[in-house]
Amino acid sequence: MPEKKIRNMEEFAAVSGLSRPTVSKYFNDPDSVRATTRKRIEAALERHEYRPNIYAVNQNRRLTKNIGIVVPYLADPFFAEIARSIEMLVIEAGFRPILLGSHGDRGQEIDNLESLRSIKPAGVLLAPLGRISDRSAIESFCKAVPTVLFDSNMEGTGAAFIGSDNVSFVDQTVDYLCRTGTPPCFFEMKTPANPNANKRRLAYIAAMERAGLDPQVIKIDGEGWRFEEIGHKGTHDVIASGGFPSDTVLCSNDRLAIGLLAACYEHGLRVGRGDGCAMRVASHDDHPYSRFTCPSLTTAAHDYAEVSGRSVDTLFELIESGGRFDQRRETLFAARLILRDSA
Amino acid sequence: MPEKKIRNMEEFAAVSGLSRPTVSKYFNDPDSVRATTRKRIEAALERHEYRPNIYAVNQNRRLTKNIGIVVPYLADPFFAEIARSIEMLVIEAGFRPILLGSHGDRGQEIDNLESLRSIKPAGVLLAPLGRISDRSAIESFCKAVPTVLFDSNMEGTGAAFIGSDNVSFVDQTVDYLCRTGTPPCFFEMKTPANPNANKRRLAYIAAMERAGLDPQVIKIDGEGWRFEEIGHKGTHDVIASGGFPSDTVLCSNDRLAIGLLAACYEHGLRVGRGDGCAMRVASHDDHPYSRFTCPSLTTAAHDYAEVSGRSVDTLFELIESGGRFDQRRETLFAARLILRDSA
DNA sequence: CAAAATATTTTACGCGCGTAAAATTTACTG
DNA sequence: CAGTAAATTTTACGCGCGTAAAATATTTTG
Repeated sequence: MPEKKIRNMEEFAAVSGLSRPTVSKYFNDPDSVRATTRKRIEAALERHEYRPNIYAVNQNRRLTKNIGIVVPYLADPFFAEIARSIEMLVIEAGFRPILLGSHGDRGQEIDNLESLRSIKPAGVLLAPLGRISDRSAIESFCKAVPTVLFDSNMEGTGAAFIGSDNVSFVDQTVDYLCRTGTPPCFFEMKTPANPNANKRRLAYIAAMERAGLDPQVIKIDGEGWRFEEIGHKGTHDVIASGGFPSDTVLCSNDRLAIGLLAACYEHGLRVGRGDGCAMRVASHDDHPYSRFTCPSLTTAAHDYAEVSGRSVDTLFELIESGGRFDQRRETLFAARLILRDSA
Repeated sequence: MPEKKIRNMEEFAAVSGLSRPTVSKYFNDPDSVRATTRKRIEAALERHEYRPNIYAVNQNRRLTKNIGIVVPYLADPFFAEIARSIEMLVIEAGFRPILLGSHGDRGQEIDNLESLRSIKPAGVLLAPLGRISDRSAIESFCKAVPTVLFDSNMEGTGAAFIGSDNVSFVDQTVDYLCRTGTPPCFFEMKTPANPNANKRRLAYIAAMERAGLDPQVIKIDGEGWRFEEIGHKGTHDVIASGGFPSDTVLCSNDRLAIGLLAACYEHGLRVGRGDGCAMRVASHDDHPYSRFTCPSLTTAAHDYAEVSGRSVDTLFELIESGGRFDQRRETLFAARLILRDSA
């Protein structure tokens, strides 16, 4: 059936025997037209491949159906996966996700927000870089666009924050490690990229003190988002200067732990909880690769599903409330301890 | 200076004392207006924050400035990095990259192309899933949109293909391994997701036969893109059923090798080239994590920069030629051997 | 310096669609 | 079945901008 090509909504309305605005209504919400009308449109749709011009649509709509998703580092499988999960929820809700990665770079983060602003999104889900973020730029963005922060909090910025409860992460790992062996020292970057790291350190200190133990924090050098490399080099440095103060090391996050484990391996330090092991290592995040480290990594897992689900729900609620909440919301989800071979 | 808000190009043209079309010309190409005119516009731009409405612009332009980038799996740091590199080149060229990941899913890949088609991109850089791709859908897309394939070839599809020379990868690893120890067996998935895997197997067999050696291919079970898990389980299975036919294993790709190394570690098999090592392992791709495996992984590296650079250049050339080349082009770049500790 | 050639700007029109208000149809009442 | 309320469709207008053709300014030529 060599039906002639449909060029615009006008022509499509003609072949379905309706007026263009009726068809327009249908595309905005198929249930907003009478059932018989809907059938006619859908019948025509099967014969006449037509899709509304996305630019013309968005030019006139008060609010686009675009949802921006910004994560600090797309090459980190952790963020890639959570972004993926959010994307799917956004699509299910009938919106169009636009995924952008900031590549650990302050300027890129601002560029991303700038770029999002120009496409007039209905809302944005933003996992900020953290410490190095241009705070005032992000704040001004959040004032202009309904924004929900996730993963990494910036106090007072955005209409809501959804994340994991760092205290819950650390309490569980510290408790487990203390119960089953030497109390851990804490391994982290000197200048962490992300506020979660600070919360984790504080939670570690608090947990240790609560147990009447002496907290020991090891801070290693390094800038940026190449955490494995930083953890690797930092571990070499620590070992070179006398070793860890405890045979049990709790890493701030899994990517540091991956570097640490590689360095331990190179030094012939056997990691694990069995006989003949020189040390135990645990961490936080349940990074996708933490199952495949040597040994596999004992860690505290985020509740991916809850964080992404609640983030999306909150954003849609925000959008429906006209872009404002009476009060900023913060939601934290507890961690789940994953026991593997490293501790 | 509380300048009144500029709402559209008309108003902006007014405050700069020009007609709107002149301003329009400027935004399409700043050099297309007289120098004095340009100065006036840029002066006004500093006082009056204004940016053309992206939807209105793209509605009327013959060709948008959008460039689609599709990779098979964004949660794989290898693709995340190459995508990043391509993104930057696209931005430098004054275009707008739209990055999409197919999540190892045939349907998602088609959705991505569908979604790209609706934004009428000037061109698309596509790294197809490979075997499981919906070939006819991709072909029909390539006919409608100027498309350059990269990483994974599909014979005859797209105007060009840019990738790495699998023969060069395998020749180098096989040669090195044979020179320095026992000739390798080849470790791969039974039904590889990606045509590169087939090329690598054939290259391995050819290289071994050329050297008068007996090729040994080990094919493990597993579907999908969770290569580490597949390599891990596959290795356990191989070990349980008597072990590898050679003490030297060449993996089809680094992600399989990561799983293999984890499994070897669990079995207490020491990997490396030193004394007391039970086996050697090498691989292909130089995955970002291959520096941090235990032991660090000897592998053949892609020339990221060349592949991404040439892909982008080729696409722009394609766009300038009106979306067609007289003849389909294929460009392959050689690998670089990276010696680490595993072999 | 006038006229022709060229570069630049303006006029005029249309792109494809959203949406308020008006007109019409359908559903519901008694 | 007439009459009214509610749901639906149509009329009419405008969004913000690209672009060909016409008008004007600038540069070059003789």
